[in-house]
Amino acid sequence: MGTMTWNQQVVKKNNKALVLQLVMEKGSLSRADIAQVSGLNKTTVSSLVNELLAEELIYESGPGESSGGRRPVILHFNKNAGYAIGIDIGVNYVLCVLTDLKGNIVVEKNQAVNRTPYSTIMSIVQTMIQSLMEEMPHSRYGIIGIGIGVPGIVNKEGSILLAPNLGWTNIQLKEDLARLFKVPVIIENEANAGAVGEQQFGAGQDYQNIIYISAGIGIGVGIILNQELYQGKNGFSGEMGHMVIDMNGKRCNCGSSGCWEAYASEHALLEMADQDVDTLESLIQSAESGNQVAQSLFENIGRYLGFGINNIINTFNPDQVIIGNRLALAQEWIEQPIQTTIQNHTLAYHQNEMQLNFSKLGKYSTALGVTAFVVDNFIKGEEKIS
Amino acid sequence: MGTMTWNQQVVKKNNKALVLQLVMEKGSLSRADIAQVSGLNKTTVSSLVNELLAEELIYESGPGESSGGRRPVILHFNKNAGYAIGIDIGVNYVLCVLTDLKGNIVVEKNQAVNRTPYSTIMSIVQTMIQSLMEEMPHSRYGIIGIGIGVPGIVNKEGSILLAPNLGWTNIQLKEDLARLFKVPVIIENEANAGAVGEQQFGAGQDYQNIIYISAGIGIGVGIILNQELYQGKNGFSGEMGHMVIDMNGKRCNCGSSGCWEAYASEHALLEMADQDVDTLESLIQSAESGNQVAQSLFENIGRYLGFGINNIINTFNPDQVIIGNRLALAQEWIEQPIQTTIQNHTLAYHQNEMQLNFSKLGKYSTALGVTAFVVDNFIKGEEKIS
DNA sequence: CTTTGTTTGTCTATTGAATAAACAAAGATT
DNA sequence: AATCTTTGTTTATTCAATAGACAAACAAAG
Repeated sequence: MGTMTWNQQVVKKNNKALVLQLVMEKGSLSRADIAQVSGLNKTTVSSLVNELLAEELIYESGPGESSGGRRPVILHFNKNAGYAIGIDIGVNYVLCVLTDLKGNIVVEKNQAVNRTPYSTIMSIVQTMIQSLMEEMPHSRYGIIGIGIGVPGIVNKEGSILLAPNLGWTNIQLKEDLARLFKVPVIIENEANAGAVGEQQFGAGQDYQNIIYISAGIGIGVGIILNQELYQGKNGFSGEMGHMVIDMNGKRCNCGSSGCWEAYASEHALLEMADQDVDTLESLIQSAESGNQVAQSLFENIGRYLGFGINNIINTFNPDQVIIGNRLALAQEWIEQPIQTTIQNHTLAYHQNEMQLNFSKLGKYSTALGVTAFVVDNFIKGEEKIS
Repeated sequence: MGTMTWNQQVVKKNNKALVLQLVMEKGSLSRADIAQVSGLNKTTVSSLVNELLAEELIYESGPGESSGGRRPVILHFNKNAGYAIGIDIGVNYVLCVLTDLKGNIVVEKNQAVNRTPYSTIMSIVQTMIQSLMEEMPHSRYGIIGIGIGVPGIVNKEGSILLAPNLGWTNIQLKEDLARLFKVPVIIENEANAGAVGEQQFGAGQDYQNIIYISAGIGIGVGIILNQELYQGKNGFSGEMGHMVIDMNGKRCNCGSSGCWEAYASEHALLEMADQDVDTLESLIQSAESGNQVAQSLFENIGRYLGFGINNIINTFNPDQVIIGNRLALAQEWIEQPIQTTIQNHTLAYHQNEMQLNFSKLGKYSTALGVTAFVVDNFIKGEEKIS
């Protein structure tokens, strides 16, 4: 079980995946280039490339520039070999995207919702998927899978154990959708998905160890270590919103007290604000129009975020911390206080070269993250077909 | 570089390592057993076993029990094929062990020290190594390497950047020793080493994701995820002693304030105690003889430890948390308050099946941890020789 | 325009690993 | 004594990577 055995098929599969990955990343290169950067023999590369051509995962274009000899045949990744569906289920919206294999959004649907019983959301999701499938261009592999991000605790088997803000417990969304659409379905926690999204398509593309902070109503964290999502024993990692940053602090609705998200979330922000301000957007507008109260509110939130990030840096020594979800909208107002807090509290060695960035994908982090899962699965599982 | 290519040699190396690992773990089994549990072909196993026999890493003993057919030849791991040296450099001691390849201590030396300039420690270490080598039994491979655990920040290249309690900065201990003894040398942070020690030989043998808390003068944390030590970008991970658990808390000598180790370390304990009590041991004795003040001191320390552990659980969703180093001596007095704090603060889902244990190796965690590194390196690098 | 050298990609033969099948050895069961 | 089981080896086969030869396509120098 735990013991993995190795054989030639594994070697081939991995080398093929390596070749494909190189074509995906570099965009366009020749067989000779692949042989050089991968260290594989020219013959091996040629053979693997030919298989990938037959599977239509890559294609050849006209000859490229000669560098003093025969002109190379340029290879490209066929990003339209299939399409992935990514769905972000939020507290008051469902966002649905159809992407090609490089994560480009082809079709997009966004629907506001006000109540979130499972049956309601399920039928919305179902309709959206069907309509996306109708608009999908023709392709060799069609829909390669559906990925879903939810604000809640998801175990490794894909069951949604608890999504407090949706009022869900023990939901088998994965099985329900797989039965309906007969494609692979992946369910992930919204923060984990966001982390993968930023890693693959957003701000984190050049980093190995990334901590993605999803700062919304609550705070969740997606942890990418050595390029791979870390999920913990049961898949519950990253519930850092309930990390205690003030032992004697105020009560959190999780039952504990002094939790990070009781201070540094959108919920906390609105709680601190005047009664009449009821959205993050309006507070940002206030700050932009010079309202000092709003500005200092953001400064506080930034400071609070900074404390948690200090803990993250001391714990993980990451390459990069990315701040995403709703509060990233307030980047202009919170970035400086966060940086200041880190400088005042974090060990100098740890600050070294650590990047603090904000989400590049904005509201798409989660949806694109789950499509990344789907694409990854497809690429890695593909070889079974040939 | 980042791109790893695969070939038959890699396959063989991994399968051979797998076979060896099975023999190491199960203690004694036949070729047929290996074939069955590994899924490898009988022929493949036979061939790999024969190579391992030639390398004297395993040996055959007389035939075992028949289960209705020919009696199997039983294989054993040759734990005496070589020996590893593990050294734990503390603030007031140097502990040195010589172990066989299964981590059994063969010879042990412990020396108290009162001042810690590098030159002093270096000459002590050197003498101890030499004397260990003289007492070492004869073996095929002799000394396979030296591992050293230090209370400080070690980068991935093995340079000791900062060891505040020793007064060291930028020490090249690894190179100095490698030059002297011409064997592989590994330097690790004391908490990381302790984590690996407990994982391989101690309390953590059956767990995948282990967080080892080294609670001594300060607090350091060793992080093992998916069976592998996580070191972070530069090797600085696990400095959780400086995780903030009280934003408005007391000053820490790191420059920040509210750090976990300002509340939950041995240093913090002694600070809270009466002026005349100056060792952990005497405080434990007080508590055992019924002194209520001492008992409530430990209760507080336990509570404070619990807050940090709460953060750890919510962050990592680990299989197991191990408490080691000095404060583990007070297990009897701190275990219950820790458990209570966790129960009161940590999300129910995360507590699920999570194990809280205390160090099994006691003062040997770090020393055995670094020998585990050495042995691991030896086993995995061994195939080059054949 | 010819010659030379270079780069690209394929073809052919070889190597090295895992594997399947046959087989021999050793023992249990009837 | 005959038969079945289990263990481990021998033999032949398969499959992927590789080295080396080679052909095609091109640049640069004479």
